[in-house]
Formats: sequence, C-alpha cells, structure tokens
Amino acid sequence: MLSQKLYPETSTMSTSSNMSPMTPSYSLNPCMSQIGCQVPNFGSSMLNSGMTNGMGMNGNGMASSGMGYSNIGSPTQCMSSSMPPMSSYGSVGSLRNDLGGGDTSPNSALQRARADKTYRRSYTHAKPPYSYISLITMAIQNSPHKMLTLSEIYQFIMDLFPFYRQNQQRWQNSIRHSLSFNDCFVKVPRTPDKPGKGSFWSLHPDSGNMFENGCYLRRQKRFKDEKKEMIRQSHKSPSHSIDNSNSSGKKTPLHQGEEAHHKTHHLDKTNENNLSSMLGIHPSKLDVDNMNLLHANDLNNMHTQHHHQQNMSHEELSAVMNRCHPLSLSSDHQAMLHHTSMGHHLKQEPAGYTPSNHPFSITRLLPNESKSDIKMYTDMQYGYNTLSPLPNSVHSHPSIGNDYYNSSLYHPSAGTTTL
DNA sequence: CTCTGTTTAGCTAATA
DNA sequence: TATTAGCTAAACAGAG
Repeated sequence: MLSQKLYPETSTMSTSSNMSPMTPSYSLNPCMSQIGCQVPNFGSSMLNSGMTNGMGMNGNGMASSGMGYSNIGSPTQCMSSSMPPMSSYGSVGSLRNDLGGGDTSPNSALQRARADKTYRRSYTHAKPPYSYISLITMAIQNSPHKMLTLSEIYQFIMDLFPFYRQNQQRWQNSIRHSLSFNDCFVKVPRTPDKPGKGSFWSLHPDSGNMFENGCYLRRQKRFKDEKKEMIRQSHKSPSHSIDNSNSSGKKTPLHQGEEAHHKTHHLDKTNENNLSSMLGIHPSKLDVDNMNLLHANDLNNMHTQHHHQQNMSHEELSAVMNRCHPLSLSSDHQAMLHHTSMGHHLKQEPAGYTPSNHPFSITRLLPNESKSDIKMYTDMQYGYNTLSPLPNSVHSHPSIGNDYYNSSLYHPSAGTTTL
C-alpha cells in the first residue's frame, strides 16, 4: 500500500447511521467482461483491470474507494463500439427501482434479483466511479431548467447513490469546492420571484461534453472559461499585488504552492485592458460576478439570433453559442453548442466510438429527456442519424426518465436535504 | 446559527 | 518524470 489515506470514505462506512450496511441495490451486468477490461464482475476483476497501484483493497477486504475510483475503464481500456448495457453503477435504473418504492431492504432487493433470474451483486456503499464534477453535471443536466441549487444537487446525488447518504459533511464540502473551483459551473443569481438561500448552478455553455468522451472520472482537460481565467490572472499579476483581497474579503497571498497547483499562463496588463475594453467594463470592475451577469445578459441576444443560425458560418455560430447563457438554451441550442465547442477542450475519440457507448457514460444515467439533447449532439458529431445510441433496455427502463421528474426531487415544495 | 460560497493547502493518481 | 485533474480538509465570510 502506498498510503493509508486513499479517499477513505469506504473505510468509514460504520459511521453511517441511517443505512444498513451493504444494502443491495446496484445491479451487476455480467457482460462487463466484454468491455476490454477483462472484468467478470465489478467486485474483483475491476480491480485487476487497472489497480496495479496498490489501491485495490482497503483493510476491510472491501474494494476501496478505488473500486469505482481508480482507473476503471480508462478510455483506452474500456472503449468498445459494441458496449453492452450499463453495468453496476451505471444501472441506475435498478438502483432507482430499489430506492423508488421506498423499499430498500436487502431482502426485497434480493428477491427482485432472484425474480429477475439475473445474477446481481450489489455494492450500495461502494463509491460510485464518478467524479464530483460528473455528479454535479449529471444533476444539472438532469434538471428541467438545467440549473439547480446546491441543496438540490446534494439531494440528486444522495437519491442516486446511497453511498452519499453517509459522511455528508465530507463530500458536500467537496461538492461546494468543485462548484466554486471549476469554471464549467456557473452561478446564476436568484431572481426576486424565486427567493431563497443560495444561487442556482448551471453548466457553462462552453463547457461542452466534458464527460461524453468517455472520461467519466477524469477529464482529459479541465474546462477553463477564458474570460474568468484572464480575470484570475489579472488579479494575480503584480499590478494587483498591493490589494489582492478577493470577493469574500479574504486576503489571497500568492503562495508558491498555489501557483504550482493552478499554473496558468501569465496575463499582463495589456490583456486585462483588452478584456475590459472588450466587455465594456472598467478593469477595476472585472470579477467573476460580472462575468456571470454578462452571461445572463446574453439571453435575449441569443433568442433574437436564433432564427439566423441556420445561415451562419460555423465560426459565427460558435461565437454566438459561446456567449449564450445555458438558461436560454433549448435542446437544439445545446446540441449545436456541443457541436461547435467540442474538440476545443477534449481529445478526439477513435473512429467508431460513440460517446454513449462508454460503460460509465453519463447518458446512461440520465433520463431520456436529457439524453435527447446528447443524442442530437451525437448525430451531428458523427454525421448519421442513429435511432438511439442506447440499448433499448436503457431507454425503456422504468426507473429513469419521466418518473424521475415526478419525484419530489424537483418540486420546490419538496424541501431541501435533511442534513 | 446554519447554509452557501470561496479559497488555500496538501495529497493521490492519471496522463502527457 | 513533470504536469494536471481530482479529493479532502479547513478557514473564512456573507446571506438568510
């Protein structure tokens, strides 16, 4: 073992107070062995496939967080053009079946598994193989208005993955950090008619399909909003060294470690002036909140320009879409957005590879409604009209799709997470 | 007071 | 091997 501190959630299962340990819920797809990982089952061979780094098991004999967390199916390992239906955590359908009726008892799940005549092994408390960023993305993409409050994001994750019903303080802190730290998430202020605590969070319109390239755990490249990046760099530049207080009033000295961690290109004063000129904002007024407002102000522009899009060049269309706030994007907007922005941040996949085929593709978790957007993107990206990139079993699964919207999750009256 | 949001720091693991 | 992405902890501030 390289370290004892390997994302220790799974080793702290005993801290759970409201969940019986090892409540079965995730299904196992025996076809997992076909995906190039040589994976006869989730519990053991997943580890064999990539866990040669000492991260396989924790002291309890359980798969460590790495069971989902290590390089399960790195894109190069697990891509297959003939991917079988989603396995294990991907089978949110079965998961939600187990959850949906309120009957999460081990016995009932076991009975269903036997009734299915399908061998299933479930690891309710294993950490899902999705990064927090991907979980947040799932939640937002899965919401009717493509934006959620923080508590709704929490609720989505806990509803989908029982693992996250424990140690909430830990992962929720990470969620908040991810939201703040990653440019792909945009904070949308509440409007007066929607009072409440906290803002809405949405996806940056230019973030593209961060995970639809098959990278469900680690993105090839972190999305960076160029404008925000420029702002950050301008605030780090020597010209700001005298007053480097941030928006929360906290002093932010330039630590060496931080610079190494967040290494970026240097922005000089000229660039800052260019940016402020471009935005029509005095340089001293440049901050992230202003950028968010700019996004919001682009809403109206987007609608008026929508009718002209078909006659636009690729570059023009891209420019328009990049300036558009996600709130204004209909599904076809987003499909076009994905079409135009893909490739700027993500590497190309091999020929024949369709994003939704990946075993941990987010589309396999999302309801059909959300997947329709991605399907459009897929069609445009690959130039053919697939009836569906997803197996029928996924589409027809009763537990994903509209049922989800009928749940209490997205009804404002449903309240917030019980913490 | 609690929740939300931001930031720093240190670490592991994946990737170029 | 260096760099980068992601996770966790923690401190802090502001809003409700």
